[in-house]
Amino acid sequence: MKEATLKEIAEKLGISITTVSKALKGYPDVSLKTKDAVISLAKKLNYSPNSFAVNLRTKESKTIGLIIPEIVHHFFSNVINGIIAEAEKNGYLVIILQSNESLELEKKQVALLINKRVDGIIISLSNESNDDSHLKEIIARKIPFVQFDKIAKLIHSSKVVINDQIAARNAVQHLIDNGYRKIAHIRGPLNPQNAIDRFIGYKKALEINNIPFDASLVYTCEKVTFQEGIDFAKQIMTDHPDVEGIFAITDLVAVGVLSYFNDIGIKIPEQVAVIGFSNWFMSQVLTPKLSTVDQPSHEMGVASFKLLLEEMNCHKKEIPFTPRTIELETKVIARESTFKKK
Amino acid sequence: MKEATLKEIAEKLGISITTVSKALKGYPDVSLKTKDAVISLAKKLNYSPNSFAVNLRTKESKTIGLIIPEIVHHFFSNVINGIIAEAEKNGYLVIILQSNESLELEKKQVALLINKRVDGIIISLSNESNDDSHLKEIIARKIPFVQFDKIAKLIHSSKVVINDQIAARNAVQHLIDNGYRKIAHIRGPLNPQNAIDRFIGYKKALEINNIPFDASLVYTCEKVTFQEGIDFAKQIMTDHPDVEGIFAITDLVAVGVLSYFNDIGIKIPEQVAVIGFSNWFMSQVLTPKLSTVDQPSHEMGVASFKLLLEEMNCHKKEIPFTPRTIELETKVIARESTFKKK
DNA sequence: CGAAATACCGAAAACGTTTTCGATTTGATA
DNA sequence: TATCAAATCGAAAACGTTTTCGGTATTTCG
Repeated sequence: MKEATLKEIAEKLGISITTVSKALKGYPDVSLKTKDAVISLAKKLNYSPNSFAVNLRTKESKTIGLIIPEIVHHFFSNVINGIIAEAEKNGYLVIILQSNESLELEKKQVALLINKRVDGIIISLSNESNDDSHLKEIIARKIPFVQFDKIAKLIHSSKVVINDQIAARNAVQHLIDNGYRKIAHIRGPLNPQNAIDRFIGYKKALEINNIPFDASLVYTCEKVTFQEGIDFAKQIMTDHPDVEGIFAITDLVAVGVLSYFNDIGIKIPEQVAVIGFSNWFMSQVLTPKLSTVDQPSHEMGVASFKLLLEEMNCHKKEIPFTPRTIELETKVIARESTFKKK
Repeated sequence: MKEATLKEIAEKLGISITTVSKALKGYPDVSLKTKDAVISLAKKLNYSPNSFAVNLRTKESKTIGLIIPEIVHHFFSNVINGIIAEAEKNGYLVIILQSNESLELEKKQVALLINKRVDGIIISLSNESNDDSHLKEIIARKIPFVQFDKIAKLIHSSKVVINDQIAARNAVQHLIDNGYRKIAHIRGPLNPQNAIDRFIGYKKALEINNIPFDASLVYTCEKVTFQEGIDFAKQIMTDHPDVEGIFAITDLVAVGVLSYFNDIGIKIPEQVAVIGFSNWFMSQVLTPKLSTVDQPSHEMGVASFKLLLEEMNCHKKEIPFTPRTIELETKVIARESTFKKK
């Protein structure tokens, strides 16, 4: 009761391994008679090609690697969803690794994937990542490679992103349009490009509306957690009791803010309006319902894999591929936490 | 600029492939001098063994497959987290597939993983799964195999579960202890073992407290969604305006209930108390904060991989392995949505 | 010094597939 | 009938590694 091989089938049928292989793969130079015999015996023996041998021979494994900072995250789990769905549709499997926002781990994992000889790599960088060497290694090895969301701008690879500057600007503009002018920003860490861009978007919105920028209204998350939302909300109310609105780098932090305000009885949005980012599922069931910026996470996953697939196909046929960047649309979702000021 | 191989190193050093291989793998029968030469050249050439060839030769890929019904799910993404963390720690990578609660997909994916010759498989069944043939196939092929959470009781494999009956009984007992006696249950679909067990637990709790069971108080989800929570909440209030408590199969559904009650102004828990299941992150930030049953999701992942690893090690050494079942502890998390009745 | 033990090395098979290229057979055509 | 094309098949190399087994060369010891 062991695995059937081409050799076994060949011997039982008294023909060569070559012919069996060709019959199963639909080569034209095998007679209908032997072809039928091979196919039926293969089915009977429950034959399936040994993928280890196929990998070795064809030098591809139909497997890609995916590195993300954090799986338990509404945004990322949605992206994963999009990637593995699209991958499976195209006959690829996905190995998932989690960097836990650690650059060191991220580097190890890139090395791991290179060693495993995956056909391609998709990555969203950790917050710590301010070093490109591991990404350059991927490029140097000519491994098809796509970055999404948290990217290294200077690495010449395909990318799938949103326009964080404009998205953030729109979020802040929404607050301003609804009558809130003294707006604090709880920003992300200093490294990630998207935290930087959202911060720039925040400043631009102020500028456009002739609101002077006040650096003391900007608070910087280290870990981007729920707890930081709570802590900064408290801090903000101490530093700026007259604050009118808060724009948080992501919904998780905004929820922390909401949670704190609810607990101590600060009315949202009457006293302070709050807007988040990413449109986590949770945001629509809170009290008050949280305004946010919708980020097409599933589509980002799908687009990322499609780009990677293009590059993998070129790579296989040895035709050159020029990396592309896809920018997906976002939109402000207005809910209760930013209702128009009376 | 292609990949270095043993052959290349051997030729450059004027020795045999065998010796190079042995030097790199620390065999005792190679002199220190040649060993050093090999190792330093290997490092210089950035050599790493071709895993395709290693897989073929050793018949293992250090890769396992994981099939779950739904990634975008607080419980499952936490389990994934536990599994890939533990796997990586032990030198294994994880291919993740999502069955989307479809039996058909689940079967295809099992076949896929078998074909890929993964070293082991971990699975949580889809709600549709009432057919065992694909699982029997795994067993028949002697592939190390662990089921968790949503399991097929009759399949003889290792399992990681909670005691759903007792956990559900405790949840309902908590409601009763706090003064709620007319309790509705929004249960899961008919197939999954854990939905069945939680329903049994619900009935047992009533029985213990001499509360007659009323089948009209039981509502059955098809898809176990937020929307179903909303719909059933509405239905329950129509059918049983005097209901005092609701026990929902999972937090997502409970949140739907909460959301509906909040919207139409039904006070929780004053008019109706609500308890969920699984302790999603979201449940602690709602208004009111949702009582629930904590399920150690991360630990389930870790335990699942550990069991699988044990079996994989036995499998490799061809020593027999007896499947085990690990039952993890749960506990009721009392929050605002079930405060003691006055 | 001779024999036995030890240290070091390499040939070769094996894993199972894919694919090239040539060989043989068959049938058709002139 | 001789020739040529088409149809059908198989030998063999190749992918890169691991491991067994035997062969030298060197050392050790009586």
